[in-house]
Amino acid sequence: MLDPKLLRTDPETLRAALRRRGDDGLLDHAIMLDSRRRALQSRVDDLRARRNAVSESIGAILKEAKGDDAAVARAEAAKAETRELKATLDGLEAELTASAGEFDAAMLQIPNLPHPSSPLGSREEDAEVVKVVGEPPAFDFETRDHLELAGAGIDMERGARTSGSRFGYLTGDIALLWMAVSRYAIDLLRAKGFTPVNPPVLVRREALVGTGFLPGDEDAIYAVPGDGLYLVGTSEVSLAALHLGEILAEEDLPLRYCGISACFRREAGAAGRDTRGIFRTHQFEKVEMFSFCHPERSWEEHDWLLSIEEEIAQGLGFHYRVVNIAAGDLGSSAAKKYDIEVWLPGQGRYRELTSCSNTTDYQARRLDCRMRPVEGSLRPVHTLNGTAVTSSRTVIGILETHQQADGTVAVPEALQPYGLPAVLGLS
RNA sequence: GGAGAGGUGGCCGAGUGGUUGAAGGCGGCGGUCUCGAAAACCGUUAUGGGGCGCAAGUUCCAUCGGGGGUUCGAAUCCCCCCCUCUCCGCCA
Repeated sequence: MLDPKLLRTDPETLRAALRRRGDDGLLDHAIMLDSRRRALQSRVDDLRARRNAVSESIGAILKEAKGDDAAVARAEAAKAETRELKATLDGLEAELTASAGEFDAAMLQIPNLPHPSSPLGSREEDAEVVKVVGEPPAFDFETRDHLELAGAGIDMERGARTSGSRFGYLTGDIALLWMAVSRYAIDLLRAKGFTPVNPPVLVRREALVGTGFLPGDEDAIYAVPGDGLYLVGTSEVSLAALHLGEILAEEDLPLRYCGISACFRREAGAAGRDTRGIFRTHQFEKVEMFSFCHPERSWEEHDWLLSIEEEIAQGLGFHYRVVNIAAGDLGSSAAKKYDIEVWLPGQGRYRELTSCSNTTDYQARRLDCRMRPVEGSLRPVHTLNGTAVTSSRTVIGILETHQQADGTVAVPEALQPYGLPAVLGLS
């Protein structure tokens, strides 16, 4: 959520920033609702002040003049006045509640302001290539894609039989490969001070509203209506909600967590896209970085999280590039987002491997997560998130990058300490 | 699933209808004392919103898990919901 005060103090800056996203539609509406809300608030407050004053006088009258008929009569007259005030107030308060509700609803739909360095545009191709690292691996044989390489290790047919399309079984060496990858990432993050967390994956609506996924992405999210819960698409949601409604001490920041969890995505708008293998599935596992950060240090933190993602990509021997996502292609909560796109020999192109966002104070406001500074008053923290590794795309990257002529896969050295042979003889 | 107890400020904890936004303690901040520190003592210390003000500030409103209700007036009484704890039952 944006700082509501900015609607009054600096609407033109807001408008300019939102236009870079191509999404300033709700701004004027919100500004109008805000002034309506405030006008009502004033009237209601004045009436309440009057009611409170009269009401207090009743107490004083009754206390001092027990049995005095004149005093009792004055008290009764005062009661009659407050009853009248109450009738007026009831109507106005209902209007105020409705008006405030409309305002909140509008504010919840306005996305975060993009950072000036987010490129213009609204499509994936509008992203700016920040850097390219390494060279595409060269093969002197016909390359295979991850599904061919994995053989029985990735079983989409049986996955579909059990759960439908876009579900798969990871078995044998592929299951172990994921465990090795995740443990590699967790150890690396732990050494950098992240606290490992195994979070809830079924969450209340508030957690999704707080992270900016709702309202808006209901099509993308699995709901369990009977219990009023939702399955998270990323542990970002549960990790962000970890400090929902809390006040953090300045000296405790940044608080860094790595979430280890399953992720669930309905992939509603993606029918027919990336249907082969485990590139785009309804369920996968992910190790996610999340940081509650001092508001003045979030841009360094963003760069640092990206550098960790790169360290992991390099540790796994990937050829990749880093792109800066266009303003109009950011999710609603990100001010700036870097993706790492890994070169997949099986597809012959760069594909999104990880994502790293600075949501500035946008989520923190919605989550009501604030910092108590050593000096000054409370202010929202900044939150950031980034992918470490996933059981889908990181695993695909390893299989396709390190494939060999005979269809086996050379395990990157970094993973070998985690219970894997040097070569996976899969298919 | 059944029965009971409870949710109060950064934290602990008092408070069953009328200056209670809320005693007391801890913690924090400022000060006295000290070469300095500790201790002791004194003072201070909630959040959100509206109005006025360039600002410091000032004033009003709201907030005692959340939402309704009773009342002139609710932390306090009633109803619903959420959560925590204890016991019983069931079960991975």
